[in-house]
Amino acid sequence: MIPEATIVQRMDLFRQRCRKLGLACTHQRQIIYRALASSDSHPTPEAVYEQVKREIPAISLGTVYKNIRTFTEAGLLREVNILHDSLRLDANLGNHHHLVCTRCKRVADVPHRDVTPIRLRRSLPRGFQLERCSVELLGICAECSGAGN
Amino acid sequence: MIPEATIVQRMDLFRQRCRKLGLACTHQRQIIYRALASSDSHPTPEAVYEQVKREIPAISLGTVYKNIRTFTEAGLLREVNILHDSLRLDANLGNHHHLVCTRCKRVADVPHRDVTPIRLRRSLPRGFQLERCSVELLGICAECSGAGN
DNA sequence: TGACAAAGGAGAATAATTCTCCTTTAATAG
DNA sequence: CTATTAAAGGAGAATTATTCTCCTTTGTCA
Repeated sequence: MIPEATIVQRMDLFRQRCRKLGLACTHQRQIIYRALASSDSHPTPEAVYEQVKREIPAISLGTVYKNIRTFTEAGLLREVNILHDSLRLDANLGNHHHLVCTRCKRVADVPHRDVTPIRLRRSLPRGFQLERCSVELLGICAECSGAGN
Repeated sequence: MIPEATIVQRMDLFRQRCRKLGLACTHQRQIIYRALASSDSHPTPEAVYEQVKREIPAISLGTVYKNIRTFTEAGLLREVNILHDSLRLDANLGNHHHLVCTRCKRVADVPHRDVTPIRLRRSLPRGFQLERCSVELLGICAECSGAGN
């Protein structure tokens, strides 16, 4: 559950940013963003669509996708899984981490020993069986930033 | 580049595991697995297919997908992006980590302060601009393990 | 309030992945 | 070493997730 105050705060930020970016603050956009801002379940676009339909039954799935993309590009939203476009495989079964370029989606291995050990300061939810923990170092690779792009 | 010795070692493990699991060690499977075991670029199924086609031009893309899945289920392979099936969104722009159930794909937030700070013991490749680093705590959630499943 | 660019809706198009169904092959018992 | 058979492979259809196109509607700002 997200506290009401946080939602209000996020909606305010949303409207401000829309203003700054010259994005029209349409009814649809506000409802879509509120669906996202009031969820902590990291919903899929489809789930957002279902939620939004309760308020705007005529909403189009395409509109939801289009705005999710717009919001993400504007930095109003984050993708939990940057590499979701297509499956990426790893035959290295040892413990290691990943360096990920958010632009070109290249992934490089980072040996386990190159990162300080991860420890938890609070126990995990009851019953969760932790198997491994992997660090994603996200940024822009030399090629991508070098390209002036 | 993966050292030849590592590739050989991985191929041995592969054949042993196939034996144990009752998986036929077909020509196609060996070539597919070798393509994976000799790459450190975390290829997509499509890329594996292209690679394998050099040796087996008649290979079918379906076969590549089928085996990638088989290998993954057998623990011979890992998915870099467990959540690749579909986009997952996050309107929480603050620094935080994720607890991910590898079975049901549920994602929960873990506050930044609940994990010891991540520090690098070796510098990143030249020119890589680190933006943030996020920890994925992977395991099985209470519901999924409770289900006896 | 009107003009216009930006946004929305419907559905087609594309991309990634899985499925179906028939043929071929690896494993193994004799 | 061969015959049997279940498992695996191939081709292409089907499904799912996502994007695009094209026309209509609506915020925004003068």
